Amino acid sequence: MALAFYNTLTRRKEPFIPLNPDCVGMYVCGPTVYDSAHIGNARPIIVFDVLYRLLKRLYPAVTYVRNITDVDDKINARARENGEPIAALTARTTAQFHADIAALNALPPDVEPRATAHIAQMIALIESLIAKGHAYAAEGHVLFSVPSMPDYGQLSRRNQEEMIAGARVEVAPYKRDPADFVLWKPSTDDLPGWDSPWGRGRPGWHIECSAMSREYLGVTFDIHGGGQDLVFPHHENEMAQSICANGRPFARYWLHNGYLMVEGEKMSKSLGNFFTVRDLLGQAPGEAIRLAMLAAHYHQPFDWTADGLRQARMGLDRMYLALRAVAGIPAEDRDQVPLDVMAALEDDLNTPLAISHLHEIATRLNKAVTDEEKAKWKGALLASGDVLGVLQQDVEAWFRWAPEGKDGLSDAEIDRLVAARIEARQTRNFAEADRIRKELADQGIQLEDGAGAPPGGGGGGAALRHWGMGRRRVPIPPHASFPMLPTAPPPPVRALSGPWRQGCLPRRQVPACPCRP
RNA sequence: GGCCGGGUGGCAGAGUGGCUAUGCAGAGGACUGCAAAUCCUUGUACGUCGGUUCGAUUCCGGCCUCGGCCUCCA
Repeated sequence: MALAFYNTLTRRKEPFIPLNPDCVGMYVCGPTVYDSAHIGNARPIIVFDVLYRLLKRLYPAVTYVRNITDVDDKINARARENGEPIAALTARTTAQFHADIAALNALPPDVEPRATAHIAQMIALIESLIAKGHAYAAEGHVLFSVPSMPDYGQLSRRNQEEMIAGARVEVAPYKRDPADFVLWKPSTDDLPGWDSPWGRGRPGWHIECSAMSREYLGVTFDIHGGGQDLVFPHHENEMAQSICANGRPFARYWLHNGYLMVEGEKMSKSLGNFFTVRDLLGQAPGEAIRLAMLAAHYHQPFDWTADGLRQARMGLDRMYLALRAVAGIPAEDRDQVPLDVMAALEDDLNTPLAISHLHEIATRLNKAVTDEEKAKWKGALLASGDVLGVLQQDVEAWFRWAPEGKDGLSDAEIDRLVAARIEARQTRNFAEADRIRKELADQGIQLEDGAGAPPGGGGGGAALRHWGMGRRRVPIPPHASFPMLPTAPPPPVRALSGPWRQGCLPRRQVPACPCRP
């Protein structure tokens, strides 16, 4: 099946034909670094990470650019509240963002440019817009002239009358047209600012993405992604700026993930259903959070629930159990993603369908009798996990996950109890055996009696052996107690899988790629 | 008000003009000292009213309902 996406620009699902099949370019709006990432922020990160993984399998090279917005009035306001220097706030928040999403198995983008490192490019873009009659300076501001672009509004499908009718903000006096938006605004001495032809100031919200996408992907590139809430005004304006400045088309495929709700309600701090990624990482493994997020199609609205997280975790339990049962058998075709999984993902990133195929593969793996079959389905499951970004960890590590501060019994204690239970079973003292099992269960250790020898040797009597340490499952608290473990400290995040680039790379360090200008 | 996207079985969630989604939960069975896990079998679906059609959950229209966005900011 050919790769196809629902393109917001055309409101249709279209076959994906890259500008240059040797290198696909992809830009996704990244975070404004003033606060911890919440689950609403995590959705585009995870969705477009799957897209990135998919594209990397389909094309020889992909350049994935995801910006860091480190100049913004929200940042200024937060720094003032905290009494913290802006640079410290943005650096701290950026580092936490990286750690959080690495725990969700999000791969680092190829380029992660910071807005403050691209002010010169933004100024150049604005000058070009002024020169072409698409922007004007007024009272220290520079504004984009919406009437100068007859096609304005194509992405969000709205016309200017509608926007004026719906405007809920007073129109600034320096605007020639109510729809005009800010490219550059003046900064007072206490605010971040850069010298410009229009005096000391700072960029408007939209211009950074126009400048940075052009810098790293060229004026016309393949895919632009982001949350649906960015379609208007951010992406509409970004597109307008870029098209008017460059005189050429901008992004060719616009992909937007649906909005996110929590337990059926809009997420908000006032409703008490606001969760950061870090909160959730204290309650469930990152992969469970990731799979929960992928359980719905990216384009659909997503309702984040404690039960959904629990089900995702159980689903991964099932897959990891299937893998554990074939731990001693090498996987075959480890890198070959099964066709049905690929077909699902190529069809506009249908992750729920892909996940259903993972379950089917797990079933086949469980049913496999011969080593050949086991090797084949093990490889199929692992390869499928790779493209979705799950099943990435050691099987035993998965089952030993525990929330921070809830380590419970030590391995030595568990071994002692397991040995005592084996002895009780051998003497047919089942009451004692069950008591010990319950004791372990109360500590989150689930013992399973298997017929085979435990991995790594050792073990008990015939037909009375246990496997490994048993499964460590710490139950997620029930629905009603959501938010869960609100005071749990942040968990340690695993080592980053690759070097995160600090800020903007000098151009020469960007991976050589034909799609760059 | 305008634009956009939803409403599928107990739950989550795909998909399709007529043929099993998948997982969890439920029921029965195999296995087990008992469990757990695993495997087998199995039940309950497509908001509403019309239209098109031999036939619609699937296409079209109305309605009801849920939600997002409607700028220079917060």
